[in-house]
Amino acid sequence: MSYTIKQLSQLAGVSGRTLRFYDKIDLLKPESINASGYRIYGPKQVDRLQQILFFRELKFSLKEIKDILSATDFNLVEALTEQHKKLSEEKERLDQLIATVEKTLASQKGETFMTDQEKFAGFKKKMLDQNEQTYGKEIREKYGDEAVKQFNQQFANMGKEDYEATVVIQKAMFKNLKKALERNDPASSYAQKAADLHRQWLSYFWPKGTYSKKAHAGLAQMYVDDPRFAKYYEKNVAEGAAKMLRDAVRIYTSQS
Amino acid sequence: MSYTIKQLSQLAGVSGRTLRFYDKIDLLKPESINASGYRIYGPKQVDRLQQILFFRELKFSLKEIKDILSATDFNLVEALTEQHKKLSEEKERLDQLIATVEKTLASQKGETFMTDQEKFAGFKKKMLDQNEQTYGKEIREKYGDEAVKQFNQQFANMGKEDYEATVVIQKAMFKNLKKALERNDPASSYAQKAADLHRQWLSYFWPKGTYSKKAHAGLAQMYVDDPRFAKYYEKNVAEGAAKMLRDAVRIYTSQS
DNA sequence: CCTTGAAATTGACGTAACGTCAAGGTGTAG
DNA sequence: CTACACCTTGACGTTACGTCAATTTCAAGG
Repeated sequence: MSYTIKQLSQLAGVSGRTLRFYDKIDLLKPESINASGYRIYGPKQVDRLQQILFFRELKFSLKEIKDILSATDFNLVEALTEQHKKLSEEKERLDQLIATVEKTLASQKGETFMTDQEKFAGFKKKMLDQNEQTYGKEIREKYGDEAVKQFNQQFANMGKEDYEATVVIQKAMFKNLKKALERNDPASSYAQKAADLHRQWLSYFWPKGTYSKKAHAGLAQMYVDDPRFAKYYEKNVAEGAAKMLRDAVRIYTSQS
Repeated sequence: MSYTIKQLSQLAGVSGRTLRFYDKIDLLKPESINASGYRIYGPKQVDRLQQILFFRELKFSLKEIKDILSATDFNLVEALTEQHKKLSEEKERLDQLIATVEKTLASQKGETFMTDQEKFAGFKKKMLDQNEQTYGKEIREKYGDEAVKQFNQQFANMGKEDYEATVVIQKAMFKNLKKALERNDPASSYAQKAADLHRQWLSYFWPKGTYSKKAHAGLAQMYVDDPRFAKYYEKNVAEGAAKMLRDAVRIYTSQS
């Protein structure tokens, strides 16, 4: 079987320009050139092209591919190992970048948020009311009025950075919760991770030392009972998110 | 404070060429140009450059950066969100590539391995002897001679692809084991993952249905007792690897 | 046989973000 | 006055092709 440039290009899913370019840089020469100057490719070229495309996928440069395919004693394993290292480093860097973007996003959102005094004040008030209403009594019983006062000040005094941290943590929690929902398993590692992140998240709103498993489980239960919270979770994660979190937290708080 | 091109370039850690380029494309114009035609940069330019470099780090193109910095109403949050998506996709792709490289490496190593008939034969024999010696009796007792025969044939008949799979699995296991060793915790998720991978790995060598927690734990114990195995693990992971695996497997096999 | 449209050719410029000379002017310290 | 470091504006090189442009060839239909 022999192919014209277009036939081969369609066969391999590359452009004709690419094949001409590969010809020019001596990466893939046609088998022959007919009387009219047309490039004619044979099965050997098809194979070689496949290999070229494979290595190209792995982000080898065309020059490197040429070396790999030409030198008969080229150590493929070594080249692959090196490429693996490169790719891993690139991945590391990407992970870093993504983290930075996320931080910047959280920061930006936080800034917008903190700048907008009215909204922020409103949000804070809502949170405080909610907390007071739901946990005021229990905390008051357990730790006295002083703790409640401290508790209420906790969020009011939360700085921008802390707020940003809560955004990041909550986001991570949502992610895990989503995966847990897909598996529909509150005992799964995702669900348990979500429960743990939820505990961390809470630590920003609850004064130090006030965390208890009972309170944690109670709060999760409230997420299910209170339609405002349930709705918030449904919107940010998926249907049944509040229930999943509650179940996950139940398991989480019942352990060790 | 005003700076010449070199001063600014050193301050910001970029080349002079870069600053001239940014001038040319109207990304960063100097504050003024002195009588001799020198570019003079002021504090505003320093700030702007910082911002440019920040976004450049996040892999925005210079054109995009220009838009971000010029349009006053540019929605930064949106841009960041989009960038986050892009980066995540790139990461996904990279993960894929890395997996492919790893597979290719395993395959390549496997090929080298399978091609080298002598070594392969030697390895098989060693494995078979080892297995026969260590588990022959137990398996024979439990499943009879037929199982032993099957067991011995299992590895002998293992194809190239299966072999490659074992390489990949073992590598993943080593990785987790290493992390577990760093944390020195056989109950950690890394250690447990390693134990699970070890079970998977075993499935390639043990005939179907012969897996038992007891046998698994026993094998792990042998890794510690038999200096050849212990050494193998030390070489491929780190000191104490065999013991860590044994402890991890103990916990793994004692659960549920 | 002629026409026509698809497919082939080479050539040349464009892309992104600079690196790297080259040729020549400027500033300043000794 | 003379080095010598620093400044300027070109202009070409890099990577892996995309995208015209001008021209020639092939295969099918009228």
